[in-house]
Amino acid sequence: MLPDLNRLKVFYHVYSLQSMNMAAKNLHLTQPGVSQHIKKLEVEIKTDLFIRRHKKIIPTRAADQLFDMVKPFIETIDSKIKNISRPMNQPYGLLRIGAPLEFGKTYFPAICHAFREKYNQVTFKIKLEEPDRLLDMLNMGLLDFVVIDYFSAKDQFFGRPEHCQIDLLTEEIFVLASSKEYFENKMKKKTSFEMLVSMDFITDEHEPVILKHWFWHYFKKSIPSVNIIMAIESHQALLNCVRLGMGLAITAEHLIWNEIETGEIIPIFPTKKKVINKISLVQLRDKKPTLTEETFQAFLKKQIKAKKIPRKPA
Amino acid sequence: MLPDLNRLKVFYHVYSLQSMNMAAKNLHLTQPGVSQHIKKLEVEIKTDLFIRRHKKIIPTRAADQLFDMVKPFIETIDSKIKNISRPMNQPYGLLRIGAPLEFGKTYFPAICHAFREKYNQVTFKIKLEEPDRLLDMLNMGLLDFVVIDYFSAKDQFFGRPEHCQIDLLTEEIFVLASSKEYFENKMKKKTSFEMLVSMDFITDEHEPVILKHWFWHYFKKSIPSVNIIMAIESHQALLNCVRLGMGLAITAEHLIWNEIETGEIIPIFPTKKKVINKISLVQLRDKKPTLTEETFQAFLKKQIKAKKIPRKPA
DNA sequence: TATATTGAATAACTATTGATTATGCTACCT
DNA sequence: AGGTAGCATAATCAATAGTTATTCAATATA
Repeated sequence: MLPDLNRLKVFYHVYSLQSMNMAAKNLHLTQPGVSQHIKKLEVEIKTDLFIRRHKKIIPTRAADQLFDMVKPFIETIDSKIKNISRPMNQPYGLLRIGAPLEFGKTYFPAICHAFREKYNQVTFKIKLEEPDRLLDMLNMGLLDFVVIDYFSAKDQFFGRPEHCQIDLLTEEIFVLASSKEYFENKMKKKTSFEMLVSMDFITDEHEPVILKHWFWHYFKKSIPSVNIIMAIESHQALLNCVRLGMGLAITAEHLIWNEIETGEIIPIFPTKKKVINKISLVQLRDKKPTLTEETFQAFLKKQIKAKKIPRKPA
Repeated sequence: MLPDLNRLKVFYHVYSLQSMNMAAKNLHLTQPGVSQHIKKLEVEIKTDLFIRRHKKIIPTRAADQLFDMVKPFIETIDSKIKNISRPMNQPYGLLRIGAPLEFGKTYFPAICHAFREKYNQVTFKIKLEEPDRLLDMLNMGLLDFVVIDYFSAKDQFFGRPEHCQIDLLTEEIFVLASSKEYFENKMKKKTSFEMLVSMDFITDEHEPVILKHWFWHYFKKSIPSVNIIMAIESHQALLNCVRLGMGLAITAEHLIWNEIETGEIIPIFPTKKKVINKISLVQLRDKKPTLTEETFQAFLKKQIKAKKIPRKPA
């Protein structure tokens, strides 16, 4: 049975100083207190630790052994704990961050690289997943914080919002994109509900929900099913499909700014009120962020603001 | 400041089980008890260790770190302490033994070697010194037990006999040895006090005291000074000096049995009552010997008895 | 929608333990 | 002898650890 660990601390001092009196002073207690501690420890481990002699104590072999095993622990633990409770004033260590697939792929490499040029003690573990998976992992304590995107409608937020602190990082506009040819030939430039639901659609797999949301947003009607002719994991591929005129797909406006300018791709906005996708930083409300987390988050926000992500057209 | 170490034990269980309830059962306490321990630990190290959620607790990064540092200690200490308090049923480890120069040199190599053939986990550190130095080291806890020789007169025992447990191992007879030539030519075969004090003496350095004792034993007279013509550290050398007829020296009778038989060396006994040198095993009275010590001591006694050390002539 | 259940937090109480003072012991030193 | 230093012991008091009872919040279940 494990002895009272606090007595081991007392023992450590008594042994190192070879004196109960000294140990008492060191530990800010009185000599009888120390004496009793040692005695009880001896009873607990059923072994004598010191032979008591006039004005001195002689450690036994058992004491030698006990000291050898206790010493490294006692001597390191306080400094180590100081590092936990009062982390160094430099960010360091592993940051476990979750991010949406597109956003993470596009922006995190550059941002993390820039951050590490300033704080080279920080390492990253970036998890690219869907928002609800990320929120789950956040709730399990597997991630320090996550970046998620969710539509402006509040009910789309799957997590347990009451536990989460959400900071808006930036917004992007979701558009239904069509190639110029497709828009002119297949749709005859019409954007009515009836026309739209009969078209061909391309999604990047995981979220046909975004399509439904788009329709609901503009027409306040549920669509039971749409004609998804292709679901492909890569958003790059999805855009290529649109360019080829395979059909319609929802994407972020800023990803196709140039092609909208040149008129190669047509963004379809049935009404003025656009679908906004909010990209936000989410962390557990009742966990106070570490210095490293705070620093990175501030850096992230600054970068996004400075670089105007998503970029406005010139 | 070092936290209450016992709380670390509680923390260890809570973290490993990811549950306060389970930890409570494991530690034989109730759930609120564990809950309070963790809370106090968090205050002590000024860091949250768990985020409390419904029916589960989520360890923070700080908890991860704390666990990593506490785990090896907690997991090893109890097994290690078991080895201290209830040593294995096999003798093992280092035996630190003190022995008189002659006795140690002559008998310990063979005895230790034989012992190690049976118990190969035992190692030795043999200190060959004068009795009072050995007893000092015993009292300082630097030796586990010592073998010393002391004359039959009790007042020769220098140590603090009240602290020591003394077991007689064997006895040897001290003789004043002379070569046949020296005895016949220089001493004219006389062994009177007057004749003896005027002779040349050889000692093995450290103990002219033995000479004084010898005179006191046989003549009840103090000798202020004797003519020590040679003091040499090696007892072998001392005997050679005697053989060469340089003078008289005190030695153990059994070392010169053969030469006494052949008449080459004359043992001088002024009276019948011989000077007995007791070879004893001494250990601290209030230290209970370990299994290893006990085993070796028993072995030592058996060897000395079996081999009849010192050997009687055939 | 109510109800039960589970795991943790909190409060209040009690039993244990820890720390203190006072005292005694013993070897050692003048 | 008398004084002293270091530890042990006893008695007391304070602190704290552990208990029961209760509350709370999020699930699961009817």
